[in-house]
Amino acid sequence: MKIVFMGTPDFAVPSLEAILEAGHEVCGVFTQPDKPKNRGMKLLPPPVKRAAMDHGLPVFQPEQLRDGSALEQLRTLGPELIVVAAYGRILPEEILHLPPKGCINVHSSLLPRYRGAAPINWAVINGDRETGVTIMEVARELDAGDILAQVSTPIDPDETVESVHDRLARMGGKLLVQTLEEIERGNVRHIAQNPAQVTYAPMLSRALSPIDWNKSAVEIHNQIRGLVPWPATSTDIFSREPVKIYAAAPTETATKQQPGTVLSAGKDGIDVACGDGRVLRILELQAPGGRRMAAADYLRGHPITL
RNA sequence: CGCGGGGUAGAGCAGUUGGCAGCUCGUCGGGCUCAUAACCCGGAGGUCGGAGGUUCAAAUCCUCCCCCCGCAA
Repeated sequence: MKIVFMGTPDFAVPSLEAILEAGHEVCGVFTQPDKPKNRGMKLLPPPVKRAAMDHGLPVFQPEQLRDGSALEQLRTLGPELIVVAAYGRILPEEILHLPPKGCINVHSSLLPRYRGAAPINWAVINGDRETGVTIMEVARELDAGDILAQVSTPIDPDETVESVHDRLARMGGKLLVQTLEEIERGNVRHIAQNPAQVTYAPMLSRALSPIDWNKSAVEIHNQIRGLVPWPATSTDIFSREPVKIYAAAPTETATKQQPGTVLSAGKDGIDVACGDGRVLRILELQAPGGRRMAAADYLRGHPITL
């Protein structure tokens, strides 16, 4: 099938490569413009652009989708179908109607749960035991189109959003290819999203970082593993400046100490009392200006007096 | 030139009124102990990120470069 692919971050790359591997003709790749990022504000091409160029595909990076020129480029490319995967732009209606076989999207949640920008993170933060990927039609309303295919995966209570992300990205590519086959055969089923089950996964921000030690050990652990590596979770109970927490583990230990009290600090980690009377063990953290390190390493230069 | 923090022993950090290179952990040797990740004694381990400059004297002051981290999502 002749396809235009639209995507931007790492999550979209396996989908693009799966399409290519399945033998489809990708006649153009749309991705966000290179943006000044990182230290020094160096211009950085998005991951999908790098992947597209590695495969020698024509790349388009319009600043605007609604000024007509993007539509003109798409007409020239003449795709049968547009595949969107975390492109980061809302497609105008005229583009949605351009390809004869429509526009489909790879979304990293079990829709209708977690519509929006950060579905994987929120599934982990909320302690969900399951998530998945959905292939759906692109509709006018964000992430609201009919579901074409869906597959789920368990979330291990200890794994981080990074590992779930990578797994879902791979699964998304696979499911996408299967769905493309069904579309070609014309036997794809459309299932409308149940409005009663809709939830949203808003964009992450640094405001989510500070730990409220009055929460339970498991809740805090979910926050930590759901927000790595950005914006990460932080606390100021160890020093004046907040440190970022990158890894922790809830323990079976019970305590009557005030939430936020450091109970012990040694080579196995830093034990902190939580709101439910359980203890969370901090395993990996980062002081301001420093790099991520194991708790034991941190303690050598930042001793904690109990 | 986007803003800021940092680079000192294997690890993590102190140390800038310029004046012998420090701490904790680790490591090696010895001791104590029924025993130990505990404790005691001793030792090894550094081109202080790199290059230049100022100075009698630079980790410390000046210039340039390299690398790491945070902000900016």
